[in-house]
Amino acid sequence: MIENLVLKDGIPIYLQLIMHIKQGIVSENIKNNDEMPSRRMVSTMLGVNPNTVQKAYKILEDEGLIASSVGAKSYITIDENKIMLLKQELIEQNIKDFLVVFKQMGMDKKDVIRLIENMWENEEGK
Amino acid sequence: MIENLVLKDGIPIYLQLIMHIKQGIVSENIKNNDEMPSRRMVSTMLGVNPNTVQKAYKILEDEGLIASSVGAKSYITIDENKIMLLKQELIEQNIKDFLVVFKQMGMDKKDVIRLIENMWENEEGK
Amino acid sequence: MIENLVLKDGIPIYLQLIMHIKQGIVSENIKNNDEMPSRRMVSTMLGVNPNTVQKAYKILEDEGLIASSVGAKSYITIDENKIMLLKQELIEQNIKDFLVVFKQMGMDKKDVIRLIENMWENEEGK
Amino acid sequence: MIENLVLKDGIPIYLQLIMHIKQGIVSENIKNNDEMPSRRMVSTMLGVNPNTVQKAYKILEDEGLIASSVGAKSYITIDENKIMLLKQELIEQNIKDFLVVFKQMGMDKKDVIRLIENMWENEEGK
DNA sequence: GTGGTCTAGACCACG
DNA sequence: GTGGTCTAGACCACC
Repeated sequence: MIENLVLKDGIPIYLQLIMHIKQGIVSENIKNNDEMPSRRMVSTMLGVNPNTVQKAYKILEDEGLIASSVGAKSYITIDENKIMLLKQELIEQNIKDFLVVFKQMGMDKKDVIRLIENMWENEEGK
Repeated sequence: MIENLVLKDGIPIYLQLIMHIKQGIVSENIKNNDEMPSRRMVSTMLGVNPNTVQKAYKILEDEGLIASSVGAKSYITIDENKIMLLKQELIEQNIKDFLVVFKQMGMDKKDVIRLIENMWENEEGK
Repeated sequence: MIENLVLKDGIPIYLQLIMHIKQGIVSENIKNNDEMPSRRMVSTMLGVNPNTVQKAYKILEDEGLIASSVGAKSYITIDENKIMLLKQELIEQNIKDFLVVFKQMGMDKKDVIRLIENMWENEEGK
Repeated sequence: MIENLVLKDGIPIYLQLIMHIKQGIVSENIKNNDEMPSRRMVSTMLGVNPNTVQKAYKILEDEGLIASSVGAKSYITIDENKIMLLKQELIEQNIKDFLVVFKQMGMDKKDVIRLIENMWENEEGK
């Protein structure tokens, strides 16, 4: 789940981590009571400081999406209803952002859809 | 041109400004030798500090997209060839970024296209 | 009097102008009721904006060192007592600054005096 | 080393800091591989913003006089040869600047030397 | 704790 | 009015 994350410059790392995990949650690849990867594992996989991972986990915890107890693993503790709401919210926001960008670039609906068709396939092999 | 920009949290303002202006340039709504709005005007329109706008303009100037001289206005300085290159670059990067997000959320191509079809119309009236 | 001024970077021009004029006043090369060079002349001689010269003159005026009336020349209007005070103040401050710098560089009195002896002669020809 | 610095008005703080540190380096009170005080420490000692100190340190780093790495201390990185060159440069520039001022104030060599003799002793007790 | 960056506000020099 | 710079305060990532 974390292995797909490619960090971008300019956006705080802990925010990218939070967004990525939320996106994973709504994908239903991660289910309630699933175990979260350990902070240490994430930090070495991404090559970032453990503090930074801790910060992201802490925020997710404060939002009630994960639960952890000292010395123990973290688990996803969200119910199905909350997941649906989160999913709706994330999808809507991302699609909206997407449209804003391409409209600002002066493209119409047909152009955009054709681009998606093309590039979706091209990325398929990866 | 700047009036369409709605700032988001989490991403540095100056980066959002740079992206927005570049997107406007490739839309061909902004042409070579067009006058740029002054730093102060943009800063009051967006409710940010003039310095933040200055930083964005400075980077665009370093990239050769605009030209400034003290006491005078700033101008767009980009020819058609560079615009095409920039457009290609922006489209590719944005499509790629969004596809990563949508895939991470567990959506397939059909879902995304259907959502775009729907939301494109809904936003139309605005 | 203005012709000796060489502007340095990093210090506001109008401040350098003020200091230079004050130094000229205490040198007794400029006496009470002497005519000040016009703002325009100074601005062209130094290659700076007339506004900048105006700013310096305005401050000197506020301090009571020069007097000007619209459309007319400016004159030095300071009495001998004030000049003596100003002279004392400027000399003391400059010597102190000088000593601070060279002490911080770890030099002793003999070194400094020898340096002055040498460089004073070298500059003589200019 | 920083504790001797008394800030003056009119000259940018970061420039005063740079000059002061360079003067300390040539005095040989500061040696190669010496630890620099942290930005925060200097900023509280001088009562200025950490950012201003950061700017000075950044410039010194660009000039190759100090080396920094995030999360760790900063160190002086200058060899004896470079120190001698720097010393020569600083002395020459400072003497020249001060001589210009003293001459502009109408003082001759004897005046200046006598003043230095007097004031050097007076400051001695401090 | 460390160094580095982003945003904010005031000021400077110029047309 | 214009563009550019200096100082300030808060935040990020790292040790």
